[in-house]
Amino acid sequence: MRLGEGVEWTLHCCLTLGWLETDEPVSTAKLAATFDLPPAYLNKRLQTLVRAGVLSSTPGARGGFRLARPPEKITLMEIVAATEGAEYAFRCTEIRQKGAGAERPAHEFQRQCVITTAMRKAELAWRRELASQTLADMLAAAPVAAAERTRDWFDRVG
Amino acid sequence: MRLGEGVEWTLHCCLTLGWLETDEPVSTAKLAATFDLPPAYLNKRLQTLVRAGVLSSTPGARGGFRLARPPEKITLMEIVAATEGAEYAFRCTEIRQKGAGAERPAHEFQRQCVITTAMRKAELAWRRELASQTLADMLAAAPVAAAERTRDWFDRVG
DNA sequence: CCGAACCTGGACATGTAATATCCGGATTAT
DNA sequence: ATAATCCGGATATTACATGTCCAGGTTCGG
Ligand code: SF4
Ligand code: SF4
Repeated sequence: MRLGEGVEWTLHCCLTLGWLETDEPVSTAKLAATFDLPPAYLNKRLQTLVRAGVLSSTPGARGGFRLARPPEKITLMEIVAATEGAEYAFRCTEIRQKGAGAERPAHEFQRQCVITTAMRKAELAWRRELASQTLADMLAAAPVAAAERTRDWFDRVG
Repeated sequence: MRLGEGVEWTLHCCLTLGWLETDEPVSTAKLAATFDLPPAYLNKRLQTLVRAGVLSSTPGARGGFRLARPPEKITLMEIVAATEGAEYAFRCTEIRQKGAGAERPAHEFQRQCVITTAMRKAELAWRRELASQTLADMLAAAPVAAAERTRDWFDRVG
């Protein structure tokens, strides 16, 4: 099991947007330069965050992205779900109904089996943990120097 | 993020081996037939469980697989980690050290950043949940009819 | 002792999803 | 008007999971 790199990218971008206390939107190009990422593809991931309501975008010259809400109202779960999809990591393909189970009537399989129950329980614990942490929490936990350096860098590259 | 189908396969196989209270090893061919899975590939996944110490195998005619330990001593975490790998789902590629961070000395990045900390915390909750559930728990939670049907089927196919 | 039924592991083929690039269209500041 | 920027479809590339095949070893039963 592996989370896509996009998650790392979008989390970093949200953190960066939180550190820059400006109201100005930040363009894909600048964010991509900040982390040395492919601009076109990063833009796609940012778009998904816009659709998910985490970011808001302004088109046109001097346009870009900004947080759609204050950081206290953005959970890590939202960011992760937006970039990685909201589906469960464990997806049952009902193999119990194949082979030995194929001879039995379908109504026997209505109830969710113990495997799905167990896996889902674990996944809910994961989600609960991510939902309990907000972007504001991360901003507060990070060393202040990191925020300052980010602001400095964005000042310099204009 | 998505768990491979192998997890579903191996969990089902372990459950099946737990239901058959026999001491006889069960061959890959029988397990594959039970769930209509590709035998050669299923065998590979079972081999990884053997290496992980979850199953034990006996070669030769009338050989096959059996649980290496009583079900009370086998956690879901072991089975999942064995088939899916023990690495973390979120893997940091240190993009903070690229772009804006490239100009700064490496020693500034020794400490784990807030993103990794947060993601790891969630993942540990997931693992803890999986580690807290044993194969015996699942065997007990499943309806007795399921166990009986499994035994019946294995009796019939010999 | 022989052959059939098994596991083991390497090499290879296939399929699918994530990553990455490209482009034409729409919107906005200067 | 021009340049900067977001939007999203089409397409290419890459990585990885899935799947097949085969050439070894074991063990059982005759
Ligand atoms: S029995 Fe459970 S794990 Fe297996 S296929 Fe059905 S729902 Fe999925
Ligand atoms: S800053 Fe954190 S999330 Fe980003 S690359 Fe480094 S460890 Fe990973």
